[in-house]
Amino acid sequence: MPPLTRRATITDVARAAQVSIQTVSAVFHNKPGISEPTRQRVRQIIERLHFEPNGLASSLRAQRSLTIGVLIPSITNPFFPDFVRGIEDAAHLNRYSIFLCNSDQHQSKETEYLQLLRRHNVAGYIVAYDLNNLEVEKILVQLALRHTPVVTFGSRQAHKRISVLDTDNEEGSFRITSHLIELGHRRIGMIQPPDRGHVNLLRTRGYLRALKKARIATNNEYLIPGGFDIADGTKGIERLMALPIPPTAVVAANDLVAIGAITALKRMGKRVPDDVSIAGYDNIQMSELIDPPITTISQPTYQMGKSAMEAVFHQINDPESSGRVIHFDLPMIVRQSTSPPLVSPRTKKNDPSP
Amino acid sequence: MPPLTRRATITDVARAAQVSIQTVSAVFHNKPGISEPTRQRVRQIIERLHFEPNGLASSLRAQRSLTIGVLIPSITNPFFPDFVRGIEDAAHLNRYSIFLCNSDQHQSKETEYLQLLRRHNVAGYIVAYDLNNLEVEKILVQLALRHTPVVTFGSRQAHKRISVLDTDNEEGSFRITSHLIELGHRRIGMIQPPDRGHVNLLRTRGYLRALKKARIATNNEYLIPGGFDIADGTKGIERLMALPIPPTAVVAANDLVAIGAITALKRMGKRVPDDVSIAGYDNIQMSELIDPPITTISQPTYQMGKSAMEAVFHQINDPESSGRVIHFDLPMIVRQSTSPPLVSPRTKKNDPSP
DNA sequence: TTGTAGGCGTTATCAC
DNA sequence: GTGATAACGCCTACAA
Repeated sequence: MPPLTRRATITDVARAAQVSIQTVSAVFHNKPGISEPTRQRVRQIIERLHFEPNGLASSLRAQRSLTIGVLIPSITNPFFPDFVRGIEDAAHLNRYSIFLCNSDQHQSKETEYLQLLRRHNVAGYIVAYDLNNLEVEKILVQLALRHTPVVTFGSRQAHKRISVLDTDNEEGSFRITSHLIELGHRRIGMIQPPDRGHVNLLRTRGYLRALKKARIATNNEYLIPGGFDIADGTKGIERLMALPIPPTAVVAANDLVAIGAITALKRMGKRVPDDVSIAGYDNIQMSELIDPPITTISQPTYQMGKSAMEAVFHQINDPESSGRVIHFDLPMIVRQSTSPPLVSPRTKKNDPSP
Repeated sequence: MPPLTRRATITDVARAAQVSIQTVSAVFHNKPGISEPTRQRVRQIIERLHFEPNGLASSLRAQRSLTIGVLIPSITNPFFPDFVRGIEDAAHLNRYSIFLCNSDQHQSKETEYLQLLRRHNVAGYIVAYDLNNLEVEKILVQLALRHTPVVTFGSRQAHKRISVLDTDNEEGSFRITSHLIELGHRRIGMIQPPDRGHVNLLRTRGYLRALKKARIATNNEYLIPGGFDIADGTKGIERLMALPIPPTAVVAANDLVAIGAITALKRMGKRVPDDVSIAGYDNIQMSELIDPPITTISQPTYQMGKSAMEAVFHQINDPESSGRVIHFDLPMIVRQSTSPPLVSPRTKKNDPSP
C-alpha cells in the first residue's frame, strides 16, 4: 500500500481495516455496538494513518461548525490581547476555534468581515464595535433573529436577543473625574472616546455628572473630541494646553490616550503630575510601567472575553434563550500620575437634591 | 413566501428565481454564458435573500479552505499582536481568514492545536515555537511532505519544504552585547531565552562571541536560564544581583524580561542605568515608554507576519515550490537605559586570529 | 454487530 | 444559455 499523499479519509481507514465506513465512525466516536476485536483493529489503523475526521464535512453535515467569529478594532490595541485570550481559552475548552478579524473600526471592513464570518458558518459572533454602525447592527440583528448567538461590546444593545458586555462606562468616568475633583482640581479637561460612539456618550455623561455634583461649571473648550490611540492623546493635550487657561487635570479616553498625552507633556517640558494630572482607562499593563504610572479604571479584560465566550456557548446550548446583559464592576486603580491633593479632600456632604 | 429562519441556500435562490442551481452559481461567480435578463433577475433574488455560498460546502467540494492556522505562544506577549496583525492583513487581502491559537509553549497544547487546525483543513500554517518540540516538528514535517505550506518562526528549519522566518538571533545578541562592552562594561550578565530552545542557543552563542572578541573571560554564573516573560526578568535579576560580584550590565531575552529586571532593580533601590544597565530585544512599543527606555534590538514584527503569510500564499499558488528562508535585518535601537560609556570606547583594533 | 441509502450545499462536467 | 448528474467526506437511520 503506497503512502497517501493526501490526508486519510474515513474511507481509507475503512478499506484498510476491511470494515464499513460507519464502523470506523462508530469506533472513532466511541459509540457502543462494535465488537472489541474490530474496535481494536480499527483503532490501530486510525493511528497508523493519522486519521481525523474532516471538520468541513462534519460541520456541513451537522449544520454547525465548531468556530467562533471574533471581530475587534485591532489586536494591536493593548486592550484586546487579553480580551481575545479570554475568548480563545474558553473556546478551546469546548474544542472551538476562533477566527480573528481586525476592523480598524472601518465600517466597510466591519461589514465585510461579518459577511466573511457568515460564509464560514461560524457558530457564534463576538463583536466589539463602538461607532454606531447601523450597517453592522442590521447584520447582527439578522443573525440574532435566526438565533445565532451574538455578543457585542462597546455599543448599545441592538436587539433583545443580542448579549452585551456592560461595563458601566458612565460610572467609571464619573468615578475617575470625581477622583480628580477630590484631589482639588477644578479645571478638568477630557479627551473623549471616538465621536458619535456609544462609549463617548456614556463617558461624557459621567464626566459631566461629576462636575455638576461638585458644582463646577462646564467649559466646552475642555471637551476635546478624540479616539482610542496614542495620537489622539498627543493631539488632544496639545489643543488643551494651547487654551488661554489650560486645565490642570485631564480625563483621557483610555490608557493609550493618556500615554500619548503624558509623552507630549514631557516634550513640552511640563511635569506630570505636578503641572498636569492625567487619568486613563482600562488599566493595560503598560499603564503601571510608564513614568509616571497612570491612575486608571481597571477593566477585567480577560474575564470579559471569557464571559463573552461563555454567553455564546450558553446560547448555543439553548438557542431559545435571549440575549443577556453581562455586567462587570470596574475597580479604580490609583497610581502616581495624579498629583497628591491640591487641597484636602472635602468631607462628603449630603447631596442637596438638584 | 414565508421568511426563512435559516440562511438562504443556493437552492432557495434557484427556486425563487425559477432557474437551476448552477445558473445561480454562474451568476454569483460572474461566469459567462448567462443571458442578461436572467442574470439581472437572479442577482436581485440573491440580494433580497442575502445569499452567500456556504463556505463549508465550497471548501469541501474544492478540497481547499480559505483559512490559515496561526499558532503562537500567546497573543498577550506584546511581540505577537503586531505579528498577527501583519499575518491577518495579508490574509485578508486574499479573502483568507485566520484561526488564532495560543499554545503557551506547552507541548501538549501545541500538538493539540495542530490537530485541530488539521481538522479544519486549513490551507496553510504559521507556527511560532521555540522549544525544540519534536512532536510538533514531526507533525509539521508530515504536512510539508504533503505540500501543505508551513512557515515557522523561532526554530530551526525542520525540513527543506518548510519556510522559516530568520532574524539572525546570533548577530542581534552579538551586537547588543558588543554595545554594552563598548560602553565600558566588563561584567555582563545574560538572562537567557527558554531552555533548550533554538533561540537560546543562538543568542547565547552571540553573547559569548562578543565577550570572546573583547577578550572578556566567560563567567558561567552570569548565564541565567530564563524565558520570555516579565517574571523571568525579576527572578533572573534577583539571582544576578545576589552574586558576590554582580554584573554591571545585563542582556535580557526580550523587552518584557528587561522590564521585569528594571522593575525589580528599582524595588531594590538600584538606579537604572547608573547602577546596572539593562538591554532588551524586540523593541516592543512599551520599551520606549517605560522609565528608563530600553536599549533594544528592533524586529520588524508586522512585516515578519506579512511576509510569513505571503510565503504561505506563494506556496499555495505553487505547491511544488520549496520552503524558503526569509531573512530580516535587525536594527539596533539605542535609548537611554544603558548608561553613558564608563570608559571611552576603544578604537577598534584588527582582530588577531584566534 | 455490520452494511446500505440518502443528504448536508456547492461546483465541475457534460448533455440538451 | 440552461439543466441534470456526480462527487467532496461525513453521519444518521434503517435494514440485514
